[in-house]
Order: sequence, then structure tokens, then C-alpha cells
Amino acid sequence: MLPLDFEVCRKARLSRDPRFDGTFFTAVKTTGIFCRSICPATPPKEINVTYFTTATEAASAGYRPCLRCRPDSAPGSPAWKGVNTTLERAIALINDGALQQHSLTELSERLGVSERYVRKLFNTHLGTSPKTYALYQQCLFAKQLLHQTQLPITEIALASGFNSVRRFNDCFKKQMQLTPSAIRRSAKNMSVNNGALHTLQLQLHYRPPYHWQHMQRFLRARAIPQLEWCTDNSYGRTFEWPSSYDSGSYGYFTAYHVADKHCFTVDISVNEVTHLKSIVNNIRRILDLDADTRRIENDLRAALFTEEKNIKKNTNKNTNERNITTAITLLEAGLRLPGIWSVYEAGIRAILGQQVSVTAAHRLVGTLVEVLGSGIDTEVDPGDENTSIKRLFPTPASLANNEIDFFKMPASRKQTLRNLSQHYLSQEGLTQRCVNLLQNDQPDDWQSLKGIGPWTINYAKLRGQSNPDIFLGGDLGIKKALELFDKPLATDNASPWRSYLTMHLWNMLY
DNA sequence: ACGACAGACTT
DNA sequence: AAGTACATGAAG
Repeated sequence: MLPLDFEVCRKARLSRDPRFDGTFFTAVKTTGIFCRSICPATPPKEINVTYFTTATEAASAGYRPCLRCRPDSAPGSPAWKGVNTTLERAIALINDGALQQHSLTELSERLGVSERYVRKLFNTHLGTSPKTYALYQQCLFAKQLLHQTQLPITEIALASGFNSVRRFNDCFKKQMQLTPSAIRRSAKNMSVNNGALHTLQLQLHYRPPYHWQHMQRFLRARAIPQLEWCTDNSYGRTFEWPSSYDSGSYGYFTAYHVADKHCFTVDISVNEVTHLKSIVNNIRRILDLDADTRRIENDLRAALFTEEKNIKKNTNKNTNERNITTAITLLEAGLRLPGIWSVYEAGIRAILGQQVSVTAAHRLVGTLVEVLGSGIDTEVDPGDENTSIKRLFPTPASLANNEIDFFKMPASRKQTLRNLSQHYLSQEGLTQRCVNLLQNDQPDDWQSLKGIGPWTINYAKLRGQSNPDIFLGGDLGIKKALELFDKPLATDNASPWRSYLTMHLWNMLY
């Protein structure tokens, strides 16, 4: 690291030059706070300023990290991105329907900022109000449904988050310059409404490359009979939304990979369409369609590159092929994070995976689903090739006070299953209020529950929330994979993509 | 903090 | 002739 040039630093911070972001930190004597070079705050006087190369140094010198530019967190992490993150979180919540039944005030409370500020963010970055943006998104989704399905327009209005058709028609015309039916007329499609369940087909696109083979292998190895089904080109499963409260919707989907079109064709069957948008969002999450894998792999390559150079020097001397693995060959293009439908399910599956092999865990989950999962009636669905029984994942209520005498397992671990389930039951009030599973289901809240350790929590975060920055260092498979390297990998450098590193490492074991 | 106003929403 | 599906104005 080069010694800091005060003059360069001064110019960089005064111009808030993003190219210097992360290369040095500005500490201010008068306030006791240190900032990144790009901090939007009014620049302090040069007399009061001390420069540091790293955030840690500044912190140990007694300064506290600035709350606006967040110099304490790693580059690229959610907090590091600061302002952008608040906006991104807001956008994510709105895309999930946060403004359909709740007010902007409630949304801003969830984000931990003032309503005024959210408005301002939207105005400067997107040029519209949060509500207008939300409506636009709703209309976009409606447009997709009009194009690709045959649902009645009333149902589409409902599915897109409108509570009256009148309002939907009006808003749609304003946003899209066309009436809903005008779009419908130009559509050809194959969807049916067979009475008990709505069935529709959607195309869900992703950004290539997509390493389907890896995703397929991973999901197939863990697929639970009656809950999930997996073929060479498809994955499907049952679902519930929101899981286990009244007025929830349920159904199942099958996603077929269409490589040459960079998309999945997804057949969805659902009892009512009210939460369709959230369901589609969750399918996108499970298949990890929104990941920018090029960016992720570039970042990982950069983070692990130093390591790679060190290894390469020894390559010639080493005759064992498995031992000359380099960080570069570790990365396979388009690798994604296979998700689990809900955080709760991920937690239960993680507990059942404690201390046993993947196959043993698989059998336990299978039994659990078979005994406690309620079945979905698929008789009315003659066109469906999957005519076998389908079951939902057991609800917290069905497990909370269950003796679980249908399989052999240490009593303490059975108690852990009950602990987690009871935790969910006691939270019902909270989850009722905020429908979104992703945002309010925090595995960190499980810490006080007996029998739940860091591995379980991290596993649930990785697979249930698709948190991109979880490194499962304690996992047996990961340990095995790490042994294939001559020198230890600098896994911390992989932030904020440590989950992807974890997946890449697991993938090596095949 | 407050009121006027625009726009969101339902019937 | 009655019923269905969608669009739209008026009022609050």
C-alpha cells in the first residue's frame, strides 16, 4: 500500500471522486467521525482532517464510522452502497407489493427512514413518486399477464394489486396508452382456468449465462417426493403464500429451462391470484434469475486472484491433479444459488441436516412431508402430466406440539424442530401485519432457540433468503473442497458474494 | 405544524 | 331476452 498523499486525498474528497472510494478514509477531529472519499456530507476543513488507509485504523484511532457513507462495511456490501441500498430495498419491497395495501408511511418505517426521504430518493433517481412507480410496476405485471395468459381481466386486476377493476382500467390506460382489452386482442396463448385452480404459463427471463446443469443437479439431489419434482430440464414444487396464515394462497409450479431463449417457461397452478406477483417473485428468487453472474464472477476472480498467483508457482512440482486447483478454475460461469421456498422450510431442513449425511437428511424431510404435509387436490387437472400426489411443506402449527414419533432422531433435535415452529407461531401477529416473508423472517432471531447454531442460521439465510454473502465455513463439504487448494483461500475477500463462493466450492466436489 | 391541494381509491 | 365482459363518467 502506497503512503497517502495528503494533497491527492484533499482533492479527491473535495470532489467526492468515486475512483478513490475505499482507498483512503477521512477522519475529522472535531466530530470524531470518519468518512469515505465520496461522502455526501459537507466537506470538513482541512485543518481538522486526518487520513487513514483503512477503516480499521481510523476506528482504532477512536473515530466512529459516518452514518451516511458507511465506511465501516466492506466494499459492495449492502451497507457500503449506502443510499443506493435504501432505494434498492424500497424498490424491492414495492415490487413485492408493499404499497398495495400499506401506506408509504409504513414502508418508510420498515426502511428506517423518513417518508419525506423516500419520496426524495424516488424523485431524484427515478423521476416519479413511490406510488406512481408502484402503479407502473403493477401495470407492467398486468401487461405480462394480458399477453401470456387468458385470465379474465378482473382476475388480472386483482393479481396486479388493484382492488377495483374501475381503478385498474383507468390506471392502465394512463400508464400504457392502451386499454387492457386492446392488449388482450393481440395475444395468443394457452392458459386455462379449470375451476379449482387457476393455471397459467409465464416466461421468466434471466441474464445469461445460466449454469442449469449445476442448478438441476443440486435441486435433484435434494428433491423431496410429493413436495418437489425434478427432471433433466425442469424443476417444480408446491408452495403456500403467505405460508400458514389465513387467507393464504397455495399451489404448485413447474419451471422448464429454455436455454436458447434465456428463460424458463413456468406453469403455475394457484387457487387464487391475489398474491401472484409475490409468488412469481419468489420463483425468480428460488431459481436465482436476477443474479448478475458475470459481475459476481469478476468480483470473485479479483478477490481470489492473489491467492491464485501463489498457487500457480508450485504447479509444476505437483503431480497430483486434484491438488493443483486454482482459484480461477474454481469458477464456473453462470452458477446460481438454488433457493428454498421459505425461510421456515429452510430452517427445518437445516435442522434435519444437522450431524447426518445428505441422504439421511433427505429421508427425514421426506417422511416429515409425507406425514404432516397437507395434500393438494390435483384431480381436476387432467392436462397435468404430474398426476401424482402433491403435498405442501408442513406448517409451523402442525409441528409446534408434535411428538414426532414417526422417525428416529435424538429427542433434543426433535425439540429443536418444535422450538423453531413455536417461534413462528408466536410471531403470527407480526407476520400478519407485514406479509412479506423475505423481509420479516430473520434467522438471526432464532439465536436464542435451543439447538440452533450458526450453521443452521447461515444455511437458512443462504437457501431461504438467498442472502448472497454467507460463507458456510463450518460445512463438511466446504471443508473438503478447501483442502483441494495448496494454500488457504482468502474467503473473507469474497464479500459480498460469499454465498456464491460457497456454491462454487460445493460444485467442485462433483 | 398546518392547511390547501392533487391524486388515489371505491362504489 | 338475459347474461357476460369490459370501459367510463360521476360522486365522495
